[in-house]
Amino acid sequence: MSRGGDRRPAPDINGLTSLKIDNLSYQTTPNDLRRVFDRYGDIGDVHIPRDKYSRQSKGFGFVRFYERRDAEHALDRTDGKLIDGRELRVTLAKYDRPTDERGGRGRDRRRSRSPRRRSRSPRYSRSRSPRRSRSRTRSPPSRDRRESPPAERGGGRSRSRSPVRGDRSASPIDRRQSKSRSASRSASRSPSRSHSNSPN
DNA sequence: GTTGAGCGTT
Repeated sequence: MSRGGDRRPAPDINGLTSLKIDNLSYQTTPNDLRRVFDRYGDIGDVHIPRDKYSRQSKGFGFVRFYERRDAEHALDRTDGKLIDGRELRVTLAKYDRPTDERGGRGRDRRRSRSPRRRSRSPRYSRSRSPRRSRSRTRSPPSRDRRESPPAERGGGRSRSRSPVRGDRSASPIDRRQSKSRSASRSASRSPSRSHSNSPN
């Protein structure tokens, strides 16, 4: 068993298997992932994209395995692992790194994926015909709204709305104070505010 | 202080 050739052949990116780890906690670090994935096989590199300004993890990472069989094994083994209270979602990476890899023969980028077949898109379209081409005969959005009477509670059900008489005692006072305050304020507050109340 | 479907840098 000569193990002399343990020197792995250059990390063939084409041969490496990229696993996408989703459902990661914002506090999880690539180190943790590597630790968990390292026991299933040899990991080429672990990377977790995060904001350049906020430095906040996006919640998903990428783990590259040297062998696909290991990756699958890890995928099946790590998929569903509870970490940090979150279930890890391991899946095969679909695309490779956007940059790097000038090797032409890496992956058919021409048909990377079928734009038509998008099972990732939710069944419900975010925008469903904003225009309501249904009730065309009737479209009273806000017409004849000279005086929208939203506050018509007095003449609805309880017509006899007699307020307490004793409460009226504070009426005159309040009114007076209001006036006094108004005048005082008007003079010392904002002189420019000549917006007197408009008589009904 | 922190959302939760998803595809990424040296």
